[in-house]
Amino acid sequence: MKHHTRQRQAIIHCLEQAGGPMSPQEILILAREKVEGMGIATVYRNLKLLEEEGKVRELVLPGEGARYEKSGLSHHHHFFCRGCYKFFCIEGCPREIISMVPRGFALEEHEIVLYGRCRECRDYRPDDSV
Amino acid sequence: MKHHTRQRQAIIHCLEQAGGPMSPQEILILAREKVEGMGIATVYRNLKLLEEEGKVRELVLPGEGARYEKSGLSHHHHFFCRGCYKFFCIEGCPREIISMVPRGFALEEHEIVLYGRCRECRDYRPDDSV
DNA sequence: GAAAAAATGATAACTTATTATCAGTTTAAC
DNA sequence: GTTAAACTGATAATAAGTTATCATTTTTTC
Repeated sequence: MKHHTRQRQAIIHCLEQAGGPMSPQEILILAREKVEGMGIATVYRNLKLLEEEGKVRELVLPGEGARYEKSGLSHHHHFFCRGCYKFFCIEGCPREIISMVPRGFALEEHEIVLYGRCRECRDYRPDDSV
Repeated sequence: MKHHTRQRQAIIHCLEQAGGPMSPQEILILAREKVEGMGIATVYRNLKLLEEEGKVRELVLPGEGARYEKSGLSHHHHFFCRGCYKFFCIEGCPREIISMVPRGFALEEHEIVLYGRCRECRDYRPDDSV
């Protein structure tokens, strides 16, 4: 990576504005507001480059494929909204997690994902939903 | 589902013996010890049938594709071993989770996954590992 | 502005997990 | 044992996400 491009800047901007980790598709849609006609391959290419540079972190969360967030954020977890299919970063981390580790097991990391509905989606449900 | 088959019994047996949710591949390998030559399609077919009957539950956990565990287990979480790539059920659940929900969000479910190394894999690392 | 390097968009190719197809086999009821 | 329905194994097909290819465009350096 040597050149600055409008596309790359738009992707970085998306991730900086984001309230949570984003999928490549989400990034594409948002970044297209700045760079009309941007292609999905460009998103993947740049996410990979940014990840190699340590500017972006790939998260593996349940279902929904990989998500990306800018690196350097303090320890946090995520809330997944089943209405809009977005992830939100949330604060806090229960200390009790340590006591859940089975005897003899070595804990390296942990992931907590809450599922439910965000503020906007809480009261709205489309007619065809169960 | 009307007939009892050796294949189906083997799959159920696997899930009952399991210490954690299993992938279709893991089930296949284990079930083949009882039914030589069993095919992967049979595993998928039966998991789906058992799920429809409510005997088995599909879990969506980070990475690694879907896992299955028998239903009716009490609330619990999982530990993923990076040595043997297996999931283990673990006890306990931090109450603090509720305090992590952003104001106005509705919590429906949650998932906690611990990552690290199980007792067997803790001290063993293959030469080629990082 | 010209030239070289880097990046892009479109799309084909690839991956991995899962599902469908189908001829042959097994099960359950008689 | 016969028969019909259910099931199986092998494998082709599918689906979704990601990566590779390549002609063209953009960026940087001079």
